[in-house]
Amino acid sequence: MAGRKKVKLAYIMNDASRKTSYNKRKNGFIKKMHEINILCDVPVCGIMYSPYESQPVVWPNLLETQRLITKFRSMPEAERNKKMVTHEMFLKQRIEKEQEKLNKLKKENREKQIRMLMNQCLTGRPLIGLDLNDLNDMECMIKECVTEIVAQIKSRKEENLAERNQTQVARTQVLAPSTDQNMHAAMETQMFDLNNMDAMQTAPWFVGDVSNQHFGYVDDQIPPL
Amino acid sequence: MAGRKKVKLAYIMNDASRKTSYNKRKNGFIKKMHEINILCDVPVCGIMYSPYESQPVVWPNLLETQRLITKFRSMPEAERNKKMVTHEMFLKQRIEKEQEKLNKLKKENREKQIRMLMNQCLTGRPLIGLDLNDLNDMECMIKECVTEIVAQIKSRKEENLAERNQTQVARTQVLAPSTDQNMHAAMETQMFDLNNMDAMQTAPWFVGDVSNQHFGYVDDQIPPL
DNA sequence: AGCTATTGATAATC
DNA sequence: TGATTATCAATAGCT
Repeated sequence: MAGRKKVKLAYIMNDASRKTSYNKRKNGFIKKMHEINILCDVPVCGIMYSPYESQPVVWPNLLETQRLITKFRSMPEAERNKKMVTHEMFLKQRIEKEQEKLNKLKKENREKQIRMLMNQCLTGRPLIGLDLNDLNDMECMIKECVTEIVAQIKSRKEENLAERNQTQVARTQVLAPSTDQNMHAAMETQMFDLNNMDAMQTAPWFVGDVSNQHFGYVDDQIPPL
Repeated sequence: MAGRKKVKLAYIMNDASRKTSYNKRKNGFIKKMHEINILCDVPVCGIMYSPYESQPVVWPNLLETQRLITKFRSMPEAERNKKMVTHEMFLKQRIEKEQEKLNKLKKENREKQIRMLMNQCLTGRPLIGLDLNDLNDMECMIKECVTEIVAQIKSRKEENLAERNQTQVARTQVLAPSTDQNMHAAMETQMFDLNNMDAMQTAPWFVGDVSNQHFGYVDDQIPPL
């Protein structure tokens, strides 16, 4: 009945929620320390000073905590600062990671957009009114597809050469690949006679009743990448 | 393709796995500290000394860590020990929790067993060969069911009294409740004429072709609980 | 305090 | 080392 929402990493304004959250997370935190300690046999300690408890949380106990901090302080300063994980470093890394994630998502989004646009074109939308950026990206994507196909063909041709005995390769007929799935499936299928690579350049990428609009590059020379 | 297994809380023997686990958990651990700090505005610090790193992990930084431990040491001893969370306390609580969980599961298991047995009885298994414990638990469970039913009837009868105008209550016919679902559904349905509670005690709990075996208590006086 | 739907963490694997 | 994914684990919002 009651799930959970995605929580933003920010100070929880509601007092009750904040306290509840603290208590739950305190337990989770201690459990994590315990697990690292047991699973990896690594000495760990932690301290928390909450306004919700009259006493601080010291884990696993004061002695161990003091032992660890003393051990740390007794190191030469140069050693200490070499690989030490500080708040600042952590934040930096975190921002970097989020940035990367965002970029990846953006890229994926853009790719989907272009895919959609391409499909529209394949089903009759004229290229005339399109945005220049979109056209550029579409060109880029198509080039990539073609490169992939060429590579595929090359590798399969080599395979074929290896087993010359069966020169007779079935010619697969290509039907209107009007959806992403079809496009993809078609690309992964043996679309062409492997012994006649040139055929590819005039292959029927699209067969349908929208022949008034042909699809970029298909009839042109494939640019070398 | 690759999921994860449930991991036992014990020293990881495999060196590579242990190191990997440590590195992942270190990051998770630090993230947790950061979250508690931000979400609840509670000062936190932590130290880890792993054999996998030349330097220890001190979070958020040495100064804050020292500040917290100093603050702690400056408290009167009595205060310190009052509510301090130590390793031992944590373990004790943990064991308690696991114990409770286990008991709950055991109880649920037992209940399912008895339910199954009861269904077997309802479909013809003679009571003669049954284990005494099973019989006892079955009796207990049936009593509980009956109590619930009585309570239901009572509350509905009161409801009915409230709206006396419609004294005409439909009489629902009960068909063989041979499965858990049926049993349950039947119990939640108006099985009896609410104005004739006594009818319940001779109600046809089971109607079928296994009438050579009637089901405990059904025809007997319901014991008061 | 106990429950459940979700999010989050992470063991395995590549 | 880093990415991926199937699972397990933590926990936010309710009651």
